Amino acid sequence: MTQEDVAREVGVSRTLVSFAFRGAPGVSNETREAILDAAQRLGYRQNAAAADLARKQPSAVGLYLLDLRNEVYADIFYGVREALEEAPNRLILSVSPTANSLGRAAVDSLIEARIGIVIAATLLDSDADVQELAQTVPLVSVARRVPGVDSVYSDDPAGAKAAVRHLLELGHTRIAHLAGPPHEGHQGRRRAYERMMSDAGLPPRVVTAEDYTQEAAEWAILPLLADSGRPTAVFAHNDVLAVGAREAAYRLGFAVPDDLSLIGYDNSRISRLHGIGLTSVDLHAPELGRSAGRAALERLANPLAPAVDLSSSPRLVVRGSTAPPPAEAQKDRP
Amino acid sequence: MTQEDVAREVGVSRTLVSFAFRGAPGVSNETREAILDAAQRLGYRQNAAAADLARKQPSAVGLYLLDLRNEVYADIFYGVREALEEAPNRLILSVSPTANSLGRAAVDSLIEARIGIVIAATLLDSDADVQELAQTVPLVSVARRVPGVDSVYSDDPAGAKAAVRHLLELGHTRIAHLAGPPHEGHQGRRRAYERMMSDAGLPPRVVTAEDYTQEAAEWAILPLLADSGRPTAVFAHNDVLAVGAREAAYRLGFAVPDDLSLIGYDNSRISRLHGIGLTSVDLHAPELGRSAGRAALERLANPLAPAVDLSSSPRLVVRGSTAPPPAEAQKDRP
DNA sequence: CTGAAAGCGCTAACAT
DNA sequence: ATGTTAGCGCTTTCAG
Repeated sequence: MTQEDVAREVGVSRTLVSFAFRGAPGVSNETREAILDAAQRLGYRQNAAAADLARKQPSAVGLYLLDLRNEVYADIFYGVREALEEAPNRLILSVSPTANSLGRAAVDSLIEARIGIVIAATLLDSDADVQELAQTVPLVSVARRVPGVDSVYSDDPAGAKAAVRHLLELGHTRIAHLAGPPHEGHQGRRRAYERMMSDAGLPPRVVTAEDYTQEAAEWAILPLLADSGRPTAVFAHNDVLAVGAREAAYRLGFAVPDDLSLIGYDNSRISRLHGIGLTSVDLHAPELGRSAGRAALERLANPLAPAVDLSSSPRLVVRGSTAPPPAEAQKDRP
Repeated sequence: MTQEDVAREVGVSRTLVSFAFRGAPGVSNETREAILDAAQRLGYRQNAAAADLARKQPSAVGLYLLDLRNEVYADIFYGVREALEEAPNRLILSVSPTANSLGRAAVDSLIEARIGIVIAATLLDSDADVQELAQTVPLVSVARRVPGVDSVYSDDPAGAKAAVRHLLELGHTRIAHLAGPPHEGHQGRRRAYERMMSDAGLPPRVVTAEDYTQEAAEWAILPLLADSGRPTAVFAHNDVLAVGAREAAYRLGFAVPDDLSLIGYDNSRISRLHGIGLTSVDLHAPELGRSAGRAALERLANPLAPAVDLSSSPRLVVRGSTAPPPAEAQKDRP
């Protein structure tokens, strides 16, 4: 079923059919309707691949997501799609093989699908690699700032500081940080934590999850919590890891927040559930997605504009997972 | 950057480059390596759209997902991808606009992307519409049986029966069902519930969420729970809805399972969390995804084979959200 | 083993 | 307003 068939059915040339479909001028309303009608009747669907090929200017937007099991990426996805709603650009998804993969391969597959631009959330590759990637194809980095590359992100150090400050104000001194894998560009939360701790004259304690899964978080934090000098509070890199820490705590018989205060990051839906009530830093993922979508559209329209650098402010949302440290821990205080 | 460029670089014809890339026979190892090498050097990437166009036989598989905020679809996605891992077929994703949309539009967009087959999880359209859709493009229905169409699904009536039976055995008599929107092909759980209730001589009580979101579930069930003759147990269509019911219960000051027993469906990760511990029916979503992926590959290889009808057995996973009805409710028992 | 040539379905000048 | 024509990048006969 091609435009040819439709043209024959209506008795016009193939060009007219093409014009009619793109709403291009130069077709009488009468013919246009006849064409659309016939297409409908024949069940004709455009071949987007062929159209892109002929157009020479790929207009599709590729969206790379690190992990479908972390709801923050769903938020970003829906945000991006909202931004593209009015635009004619198709949205093509690519999901990372694991929650700890570099984005190169996935972005490559997007390139093979001939997208005009890729929105990436989030790239674990080094700054240099991302910059090189951005040389190959227009790229918008979401939730991470990469110098010289369009970036739409939240101020991670500010969010982390607010989280740690909250813990300090509650009276905690033994505060640990549950970090993700140490990839460049994703150290802002950890660094801000370390800075805050050292400013407070407190020893930092960082534990690293092997990837961004709940299971990895459980494994990583279990020994720390089992230790006698265990922390009274944990600030996790994100909600998925925080939930992992929470599971580990309960497995060891500790309660949150009675024995352990917990802060996550992303303010995802899970953090809002009764009985979980995770204090979390909201980076406004849907808005991040919308901004990224808009940025992509602008970049497509104006390839030579200077790189966008769009930072937003996160917000600490206090819920029931944080409380003053337990009494027996208080005696250790200076 | 095209095959032409690579050919020129190596000093061979374009055809050779094409052959080399597809691993087709007829290229000496020497030339092949030289070609792959040059391609690498030049940063050449295949144009999948053009290749598909020329090949005339689209090999990509399109995967339609109803809702990215329901983790069961992530499970299905990863399952499908696992099944396609070895295959050369690309996987293209399409996500429903809302958690209550018919799949037609999304599948249409997949068709425009010229996929060879679509795997749909889950279609809310009527059986007739799905059958018509399957006429247009090869289709594998996941988690729903559609007569005459390749279907990979779990035995919903069996799962629902096990859930209701569990509740009955605990001594509940006022058991409500929280259903999703009443779309054809998604009534198996509700019907089995009704059957079980009537077999037990108990009045069924069905409440319907407007879509498959947690929020809709909360809205739907709130009046029921606020009622004086409220149920002592709720069997929800899936975990997302069950979590909505749980939120509604706590908002009204009821505890699960002390005041209200709750059963979900899907056994998604959220149901396994400490403090949620939702009794749930496991339909083995990852395996469903893998089976669907394999079925799609087989259909592609053998377009004329009779429709696949692959049913699997769900399993009730009992956790802490179900318990005997509260004492004050016992007095109402016959 | 290599190359020439046709054509996939569509767009976009360029005619008429 | 409508038709002609030349590609887009690739695969695939068919001849060397």
